Amino acid sequence: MTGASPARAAAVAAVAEVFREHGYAGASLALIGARTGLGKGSLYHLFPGGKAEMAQAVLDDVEAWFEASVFAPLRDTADPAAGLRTMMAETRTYFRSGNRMCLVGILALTAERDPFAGKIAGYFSAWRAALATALRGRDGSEAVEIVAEECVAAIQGALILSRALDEPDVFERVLSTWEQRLLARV
Amino acid sequence: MTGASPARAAAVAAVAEVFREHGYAGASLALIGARTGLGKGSLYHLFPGGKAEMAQAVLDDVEAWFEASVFAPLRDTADPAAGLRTMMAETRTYFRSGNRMCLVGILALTAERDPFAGKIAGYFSAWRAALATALRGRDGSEAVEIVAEECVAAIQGALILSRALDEPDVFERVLSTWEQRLLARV
DNA sequence: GTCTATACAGCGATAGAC
DNA sequence: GTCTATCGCTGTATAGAC
Repeated sequence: MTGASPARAAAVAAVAEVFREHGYAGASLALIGARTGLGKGSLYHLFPGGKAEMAQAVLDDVEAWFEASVFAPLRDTADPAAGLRTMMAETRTYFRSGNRMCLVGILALTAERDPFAGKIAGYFSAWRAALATALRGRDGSEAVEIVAEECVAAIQGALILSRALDEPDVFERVLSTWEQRLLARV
Repeated sequence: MTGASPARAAAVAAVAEVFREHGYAGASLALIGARTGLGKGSLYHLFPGGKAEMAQAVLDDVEAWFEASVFAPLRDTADPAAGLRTMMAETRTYFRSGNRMCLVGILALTAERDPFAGKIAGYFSAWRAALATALRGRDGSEAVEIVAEECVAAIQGALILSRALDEPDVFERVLSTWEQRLLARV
């Protein structure tokens, strides 16, 4: 069921980077064409629905990352600490230590995001839920949901602040702080 | 030195809302014209430099909010707890309980942000520094800088997550949590 | 499947009447 | 100071050759 052609898969990865750096509105087909190395004809062949379909495709594409780097590790209830450490390490790598924006967060800020809103909310909601489940191990309190959503928010905010200040270290510090905070709870 | 005409001040406020909702790239002159109620001629009369000058103007405009709602309260070293409470309350109001995005954060994500990067970094840096100073009162540890930047990041991330999930309560919860966390330190 | 050529709507910006 | 009209360009999207 991987279905998609290699050409499309490569294009999706390139398109995602353009969205990350320029946002949805700022990602022109000219920029996308330059980044993918494809002409408009090829782009519309791969994505008949145009830019909106590209956004759907990049959102579908991050599912694989979430599953491998977030959901699967956190599902290991036998060793929640290891799962949390893996999630944090993968997150640090994925966002290039704060030099790469979050695609889902970027698309959440798009004014014409209605067609994507469901997927966007779905990812963040699932992230929060998976984190809460991992934390619920020994900590029976209700507060785990709130801690989990605070952690997800902290990661998003750290990316914004790192970029705004041009200080990738901000991202590193926030991630380290949260790793300790989460590990202290399991 | 308030200098600017009332017409320009009103336009700046309206332009800021368009940037908040559509981002810099997505804020077309048509949208800006509709929101301000001004034609292109008037807009270019008020902002000869076009959209870039509008962005500079809206960034200059938030200075007043920062001074009144963040810097001034936090400068009151006699009662840091009151200052923190005021800052949090003003922040809650300003972001309409999570329904209004952060203009500075939005502009930080713009690809063509180089002309604004200094002001953007300046606001976040000053916010972090002011918060750290307020926390340094009784807590002599070095960690206050890290706590302060984590708080600013948390606010930014809470706005993103609230919008992505369409759950303004996320913003309220994160703000409440941080208010308690900061007050416990002074 | 990828390209070039093109349609045409919308973009930011300017000119000039009032 | 605000408007309408218009410029030149770029935007997304399509058509059709190869």
